[in-house]
Amino acid sequence: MPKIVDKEERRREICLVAINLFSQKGYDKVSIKEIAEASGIGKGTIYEYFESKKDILIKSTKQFCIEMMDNMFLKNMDFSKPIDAIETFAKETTKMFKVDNNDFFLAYLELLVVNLRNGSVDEVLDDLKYIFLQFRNLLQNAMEEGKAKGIIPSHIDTKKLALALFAYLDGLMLHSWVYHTLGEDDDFEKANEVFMDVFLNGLKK
Amino acid sequence: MPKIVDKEERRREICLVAINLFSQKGYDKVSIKEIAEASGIGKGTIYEYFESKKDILIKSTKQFCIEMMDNMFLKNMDFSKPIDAIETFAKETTKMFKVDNNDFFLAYLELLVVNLRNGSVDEVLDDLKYIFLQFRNLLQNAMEEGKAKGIIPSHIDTKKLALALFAYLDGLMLHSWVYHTLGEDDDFEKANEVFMDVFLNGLKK
Amino acid sequence: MPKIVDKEERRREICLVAINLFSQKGYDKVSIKEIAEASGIGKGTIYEYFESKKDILIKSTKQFCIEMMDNMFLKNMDFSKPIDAIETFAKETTKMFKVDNNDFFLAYLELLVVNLRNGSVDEVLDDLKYIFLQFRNLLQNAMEEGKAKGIIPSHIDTKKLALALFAYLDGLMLHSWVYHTLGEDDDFEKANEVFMDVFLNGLKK
Amino acid sequence: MPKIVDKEERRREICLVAINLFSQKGYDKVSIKEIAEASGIGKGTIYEYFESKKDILIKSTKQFCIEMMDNMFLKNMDFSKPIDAIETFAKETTKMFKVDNNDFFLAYLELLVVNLRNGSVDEVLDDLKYIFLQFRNLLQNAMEEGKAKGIIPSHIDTKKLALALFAYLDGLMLHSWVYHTLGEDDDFEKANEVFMDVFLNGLKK
DNA sequence: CATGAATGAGAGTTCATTCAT
DNA sequence: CATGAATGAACTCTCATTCAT
Repeated sequence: MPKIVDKEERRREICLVAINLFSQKGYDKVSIKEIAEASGIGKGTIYEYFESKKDILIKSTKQFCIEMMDNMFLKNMDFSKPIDAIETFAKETTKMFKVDNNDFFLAYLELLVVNLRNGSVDEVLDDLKYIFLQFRNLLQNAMEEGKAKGIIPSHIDTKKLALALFAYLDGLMLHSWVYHTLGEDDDFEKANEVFMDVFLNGLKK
Repeated sequence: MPKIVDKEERRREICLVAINLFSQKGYDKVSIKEIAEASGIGKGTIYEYFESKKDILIKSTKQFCIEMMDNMFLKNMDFSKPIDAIETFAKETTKMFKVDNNDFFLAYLELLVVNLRNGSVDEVLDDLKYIFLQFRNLLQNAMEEGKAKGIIPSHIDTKKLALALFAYLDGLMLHSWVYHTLGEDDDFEKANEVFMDVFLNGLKK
Repeated sequence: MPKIVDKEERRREICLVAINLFSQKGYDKVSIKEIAEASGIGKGTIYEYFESKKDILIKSTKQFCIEMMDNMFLKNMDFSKPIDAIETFAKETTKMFKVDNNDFFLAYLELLVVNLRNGSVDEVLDDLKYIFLQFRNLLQNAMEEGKAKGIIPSHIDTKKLALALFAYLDGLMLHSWVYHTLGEDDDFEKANEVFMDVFLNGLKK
Repeated sequence: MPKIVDKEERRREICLVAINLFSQKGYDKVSIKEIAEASGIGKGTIYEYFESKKDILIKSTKQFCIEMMDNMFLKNMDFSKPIDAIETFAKETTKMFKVDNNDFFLAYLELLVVNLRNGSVDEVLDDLKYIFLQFRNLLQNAMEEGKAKGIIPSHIDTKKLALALFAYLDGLMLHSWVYHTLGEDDDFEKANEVFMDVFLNGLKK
């Protein structure tokens, strides 16, 4: 069934176009016509691939989640050195969101907000949950490894700490975009380094 | 003599209603009719107070900025104990965003994103800049005070650190809302305590 | 009853303002608010003087008709020299519509068209009829006088000729405005002279 | 493949409907909904053919100008007999505006006035200019031919005379409509004959 | 009397969706 | 399959009119 593969691939392409437009203009300000034109297909043809505009959002979000997990640097992380792992994680995350990559964060933020605000379908919500848990677990595991190695004090609540650390990274990306858009660009990679120095210093007893 | 109305006060009330609706449904999904009805006035009457829907956004954002700065707990902070000040600041911020106060963060996020994405009027952008600078300066000043008191090492780049710390707080609020909406409520106040313990521990000496 | 006189006078003033606005922008494009502001009174006060927007049109048209007949040079015409009378009439008419007086013609045209198109009240229609008859009669009388004096051939149908001559004058004013507005100004006074020379030449004997 | 439609032809049809409505009620009193219904299509469909209401006016005016020039009897005029040509021209023009054809003149007047008053796009203004020049030239050429043939005195300013003669014809049409609408119908064809007799008599030395 | 705050009908316009081709 | 012509619901905004003050 080669046709189906093609269809699936086409849908993926349209999703990428849609995500890009959503992130730039906001979901509501993007019209079907616009997505169709940017995808190089006819307006009516969109409905061969998606049931509705909301369906584009759903499938795009799903797509985004999949690719986010796939492309993440996470899989290559070395947990034998937990502190380094955490530092690397933070560094890589902030690197992702330098000027040119604001698009990625905006897409992440828009898809997150639009899906959560209007109450999306369960499948999408589960994907989002999964991402949040995955990231937190990753950080938590690194911290637990640190505990096991005696680098990190055992009294620390690693779940809560991982929760906060992940939040910090998203906050950093949000502010990076805000400052950039306000024309007050600042060096967020450096800010992250300074912050992580203090944080990791505080973590190591 | 016509009916006497405090136009400015009325405008303020409508702004509060609008901000609330914007935060719940997103600016684009809120209709003028909706704002009018929620304000208990007629559709046409809105245009006695605002020039256009965009003008509602602008005036609402301005209102929000003013009230945010006014109502902030900041003014009562005691900088003679810088470390405590920072801790208090973080604690108060997270307290603001417990379940019931998610509205506030959502409003903040929506107004921020909508104004920045579409490129709002300069006056609004200046207000937003001011808020970001104000918060960062506050944290930076506390840190500098810590340096002066010999509590915080002098080599630390306080501007960058303050930048990151403020971002952390926004990230925490964002995640608090996300978790809550995903039905995965977690104790973000506690998470903040754990995180701040580590952070402040790393900051000292 | 001095109050009533005042009210009547005020109404007249508002009518003049309204006529001016109607002629510049067209009846439908002029709002009550605009008329009120240009008259230096409140929007609601307009309704102390007029029942409705249509009533402003009706009263304004009436006013216009009255003043048109009053101010007309007609009363001073000397019919003892019929040919001269006709020439003077045409000359005076065209003089009225040089650039600065286009306003007058536009008012005349707008009031005429709007009242006729929508079917105004009988009183107004009668006023308009009266004007058309009055002008035609004037010209017809001059021609009859010419016949009596043996200057104009007796076989000429003066009623039809007067009808056409009056129409010619309105056509000239219309075209004067059109050319002016198209930026193709031409000397319509001169054109009238040339035309009347031919016409009066044809009329004689 | 989608439904095949001759967009240009359809646009033309809608223009004809629009022109008709504009002439009857005035541009401002005609709603898009009305045009759509009279065209037998949905309100939204109008916007598949026109960008805006103003665009309908522009395209309708253009259409009107084109068809006016195309359908004009002018092309069949015989200039070898200039006096006859002028007489024929006037006769044909007045014939066009008998009761049933008032629509045509009203359309001409409304499109003229609305475009000129609000300052239309250059293209439309150029079309209108062209019509005025074309008609005047035609009459002027006939007169010049008359001069060359020795029928018309050489001292006559044919440009000015043609200007006035064309204006006369429009004036006649305007008055024909006014009288008709006022319920004072008169025989304007006859009036034109009488007038042209005098005029042409005056012209021939 | 004079006013302008309040209003909703209705305007022009957009757009997700349907469907004949 | 792919398309874009067709559509009406719903949007933002205007304005003649009313009426409490």
